[in-house]
Amino acid sequence: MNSKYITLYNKIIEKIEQGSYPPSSKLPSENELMEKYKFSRDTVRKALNMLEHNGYINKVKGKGSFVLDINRHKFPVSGLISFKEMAESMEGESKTLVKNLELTKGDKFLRNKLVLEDDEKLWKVVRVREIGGKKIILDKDHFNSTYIPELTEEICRDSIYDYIEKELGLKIGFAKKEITVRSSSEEDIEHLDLEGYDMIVVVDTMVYLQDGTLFQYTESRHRPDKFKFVDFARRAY
Amino acid sequence: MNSKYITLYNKIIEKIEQGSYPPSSKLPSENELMEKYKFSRDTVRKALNMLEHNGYINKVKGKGSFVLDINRHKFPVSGLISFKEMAESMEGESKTLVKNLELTKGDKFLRNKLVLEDDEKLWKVVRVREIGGKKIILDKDHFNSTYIPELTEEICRDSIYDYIEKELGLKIGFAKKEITVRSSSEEDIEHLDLEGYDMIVVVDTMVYLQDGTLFQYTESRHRPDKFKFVDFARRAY
DNA sequence: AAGTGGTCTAGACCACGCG
DNA sequence: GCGTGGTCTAGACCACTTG
Repeated sequence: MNSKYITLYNKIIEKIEQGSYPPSSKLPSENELMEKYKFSRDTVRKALNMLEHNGYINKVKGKGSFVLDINRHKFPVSGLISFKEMAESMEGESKTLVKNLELTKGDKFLRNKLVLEDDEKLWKVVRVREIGGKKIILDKDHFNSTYIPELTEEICRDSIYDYIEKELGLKIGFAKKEITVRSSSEEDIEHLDLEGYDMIVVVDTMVYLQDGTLFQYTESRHRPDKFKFVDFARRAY
Repeated sequence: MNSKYITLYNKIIEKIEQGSYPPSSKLPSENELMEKYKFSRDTVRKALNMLEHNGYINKVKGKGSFVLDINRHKFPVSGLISFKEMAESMEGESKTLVKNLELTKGDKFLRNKLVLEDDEKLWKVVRVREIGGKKIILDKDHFNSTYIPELTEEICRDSIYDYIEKELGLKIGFAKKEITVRSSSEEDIEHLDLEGYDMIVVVDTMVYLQDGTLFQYTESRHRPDKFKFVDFARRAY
């Protein structure tokens, strides 16, 4: 189903994770990979460039491509981190509690954020994320209902993203995140096990579909001691 | 000096910022750009792909490339943000105070972080960043002295990066950042105007040269109310 | 000199959106 | 059907590292 270069990209990641290409080791050269897989050089280069931008390898002119070992972050690099992915990398059982689910007009702020027309509504979902018996994340999601006509408590308890991508067939394009720190609100105190912390890490996320339309705005509120964000970046030209 | 596609990339950014290509408008098609600049399609596509990955445009198959307007973040997208760049986007005068500058062996933790050989030393720089008369950031930089033989207080007050790149000719390759939130330390309280805040946002950064060698480890401590991190990410394949 | 990755080209075919 | 971007190919030349 996928293109050749994505197949090769995934194949090399697999080899890196299995240890066939250990950290600091040199990958086969572009010529060797062309030979091995019978791909053109451009196809091989596309795969290697993706690996480089995603922090798996480092390419050095005249020398070769080398496996990086900083990829210990289980998180996708600068990616869209879902609660499920995050829970897997942390200790203890995880659970999602749906506190609120409604189709509403929303207030001015939200309607403005989601760029809604007068006749459009939005889904408002409030969920508490629990890991190891502690309620540590409060997620307030808002979806443009034009793209998501139906939403149930069960879907919200499971994974909204699975539903959106697999059931509805919507394709995520890109996302913009803003991370700030604020004083905890009444709502935070009510829903979370703050254990004395009076500040909260707020991650505002705007998610866009592949055609560039905004369809989700989420405010994710994290207990500060359980928050961690990892970012890998290559130098902009 | 630069390659064709980087020239084109910069030219288009300029047009976007000038307003010649306003938000939501369609860029000339790949064919038109080929025609206009007499470049091959591949060269044009390289420039457009960079624009896409850096959050300037969105490409839609069958339709065209469209200018995004979420580029209001003055920060380079997921880039290496220097204090200078940050200060420019904030209100008030900015100043850098050098609190400490020494060539030292360092402790186990630091030597381990920087992967130092027994005979290598490191530069330790402690600086306080002041914006609008308030001391809000405490930067603790550590450089492998093999790559940076000399460092003066003046350089530290100005921009260490300018010195590293322009004077020494070292080329930055990539960086990994980790953002966490912790209780403020004695050192934070001593150096910063915390105004009652008892927590601090810690940004740990590892900076690597283009050949993959680690040469800098920095712990940057921010007053929580003055901290903001913006991240733009396209969906990983 | 040989091998490596970086840039550039010209051409082909495909999948998608739209009228 | 036409124009759009996405994939793939083959070949050329360059810049850099290493022996």
